[in-house]
Amino acid sequence: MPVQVIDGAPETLLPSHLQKVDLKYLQMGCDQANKYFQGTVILSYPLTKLGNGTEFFKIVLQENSCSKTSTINVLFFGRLADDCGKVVHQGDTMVVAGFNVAKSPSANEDDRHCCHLEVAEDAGSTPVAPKYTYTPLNHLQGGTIVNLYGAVKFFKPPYISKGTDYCSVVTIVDQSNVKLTCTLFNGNLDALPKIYKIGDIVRFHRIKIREYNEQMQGITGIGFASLTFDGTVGAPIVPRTSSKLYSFTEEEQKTIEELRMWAASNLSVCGPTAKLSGVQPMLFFDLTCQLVGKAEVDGSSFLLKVWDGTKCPYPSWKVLVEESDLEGDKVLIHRLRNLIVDILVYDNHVKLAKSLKVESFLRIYSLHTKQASAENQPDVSYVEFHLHGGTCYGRGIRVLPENNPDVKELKAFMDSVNLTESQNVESMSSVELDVIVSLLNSLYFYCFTVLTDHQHLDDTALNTILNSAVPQQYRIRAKLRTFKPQKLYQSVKLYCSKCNSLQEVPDGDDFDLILRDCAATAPNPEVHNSLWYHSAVWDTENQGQRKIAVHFVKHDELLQEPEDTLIMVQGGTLKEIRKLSRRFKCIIPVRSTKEDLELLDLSAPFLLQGKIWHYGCKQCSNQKTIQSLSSLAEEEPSWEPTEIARVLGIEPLQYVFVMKFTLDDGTGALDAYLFDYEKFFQIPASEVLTSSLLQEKMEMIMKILCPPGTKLDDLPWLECCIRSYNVKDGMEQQVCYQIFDTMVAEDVI
DNA sequence: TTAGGTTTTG
Repeated sequence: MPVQVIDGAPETLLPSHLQKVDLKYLQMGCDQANKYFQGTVILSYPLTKLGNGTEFFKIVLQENSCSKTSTINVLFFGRLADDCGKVVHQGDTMVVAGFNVAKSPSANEDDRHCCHLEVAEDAGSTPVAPKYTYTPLNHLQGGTIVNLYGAVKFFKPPYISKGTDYCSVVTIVDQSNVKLTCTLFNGNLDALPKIYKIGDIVRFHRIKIREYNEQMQGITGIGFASLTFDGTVGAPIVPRTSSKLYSFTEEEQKTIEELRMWAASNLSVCGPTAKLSGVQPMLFFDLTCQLVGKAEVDGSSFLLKVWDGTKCPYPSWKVLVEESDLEGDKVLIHRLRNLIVDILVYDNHVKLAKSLKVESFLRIYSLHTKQASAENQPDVSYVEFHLHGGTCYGRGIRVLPENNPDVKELKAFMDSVNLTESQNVESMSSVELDVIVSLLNSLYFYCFTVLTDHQHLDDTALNTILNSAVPQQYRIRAKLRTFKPQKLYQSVKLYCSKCNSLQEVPDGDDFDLILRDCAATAPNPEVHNSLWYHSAVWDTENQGQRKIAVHFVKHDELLQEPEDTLIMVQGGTLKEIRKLSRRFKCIIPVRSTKEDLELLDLSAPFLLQGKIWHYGCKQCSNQKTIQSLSSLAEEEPSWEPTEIARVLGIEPLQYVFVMKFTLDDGTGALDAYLFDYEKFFQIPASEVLTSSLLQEKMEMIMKILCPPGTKLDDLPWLECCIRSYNVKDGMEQQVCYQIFDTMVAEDVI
């Protein structure tokens, strides 16, 4: 006869001739045919096979008395072992009859009864275990041990308690609309319910009910076991459990379906989940993500680098750590740098965070996004991600298994992410940048800029400079608290050294308009071909009457190779001129009058050399005829822009960086202007607007000199030469400062 | 034993 699982007290099913035996009277040699033993399963071992292939199952039963030898080993053999192994659980009450009593070989070691019970089916044994009945939550009574079903209304993912165990707090509710908060402890994380979401359905076996603060409370006791199910209506009913052996009936499937339906309309399941792309500052939300890097920051905080395939719409902070402290695939971290966010976890979460495996999928509950801006750059704000200490509101971290539906969806999405789309702007990863800054910063005497002259000067404190007579030159050591403009391309201006005027760099659209205007007038054939240039005219297809004339400047009456040739172009579009500038050394856009070719208005560049457009000062230029160029053509022409400008009577404008640096050395702070053609950044101002590579390089340098989100104390030191000078502003005299003879240190570049 | 739901202030 197989194991019987019955409702209510198992002994009521027993034949009346059977007598209960006490462990203290149990001994070998006595007839056990009319005896039965009843106890609670306090331990069950995994089902195994003996050497001869017989199934074997061992449990420990505890008698409900307090004598010293109140526990006994019970061994099951054959099919009975198999049956018992499937239904018997720790904490169950069990009745065994038809057993043999034999000497326990392990009595000396396990301190249990000196005999053990052997039960095999052929001996007519009929062990019985109680069938599970489930108590509705409105029928709970203190001091009982019950089995429950419920939908999860609230939960704290397992966290390391202050004692020896993991703890998880779970509030469940059922159709009676009564809720029960359960405090579950276990030294084994896997033994706690695997709840991932509000709305999951749980089944608890053998949970203790007691009263606390005038409310019922559930708490783990001996033999507690749980199953967790996805709460989605219609989802497959697959229990999440660490136990390989558990009972599960069709009737229970029905219970789950009913609870799912009930919860769907009675429980607000829509938790605050969000993708990184939907992050809002000042928000608590649950993030499902993959861990790509982790690092210890200090004793009370730990860094997790995660991504979810989407891009956070705000700049997010980067937490500074030593490269050697960062665990994770550096290449991957670099590749994902624009999608990764840094999360700092604090206090009680640190220990769990440390144990997380890189590459694992996580759900981080009640993650806090906080908007902040740096002390030194108040106009630049960024988002910080914090998992604060404590477990309020279910704050915590849970590892999701690979087969979790949300993880599957996340993986599929991550696989489809096109990384090139998100890798704009920065050419260097923030990790690399952070490493450079932290390494160099750790050297107290390291300066991120160096002097190109005046090394003999001693450092002067900024407060001394502020109180000194003007003009003077100084050597200083200070930190770059902030700078303007923050958009670096805005720092490039055009400067006339003759009238000292500064102007914005015209953009391509202005030039395009001028070119279109010129193209409206057809080239005059009378001015084509001369002693010093050869002309060619092309018709444009499908563009009405537009003609393009190109005048190739000759040397010694001969044409030169295109890469050495200056051409004058009339009627071309911006696109065509750009194309020609890739092939020919120099281009001068022209138009034709009745008598001659002439330069365009000085709002347009007078000369294009590769990607560099040269402009002239409208105020200081005194334009000469285009014929003046012939004098240059006679010589061996090198087509230097300054020479071309000179013969054409143009005062050339120079590209410069103009920036305002707020410097602070602790004694005082002052604004100093940086006025630089190329020397300071080692980047020509004339090329930066047309080179994304140079823009990225400049951006990186500024990030190193003035890392966003860094406190003044942690900013790197700069060494500079500055000069003070007076500026007249109407009647007022103003003192200004300018950086000179200084450049960014080579290590930084 | 631990925690016993109800957001840190980094």
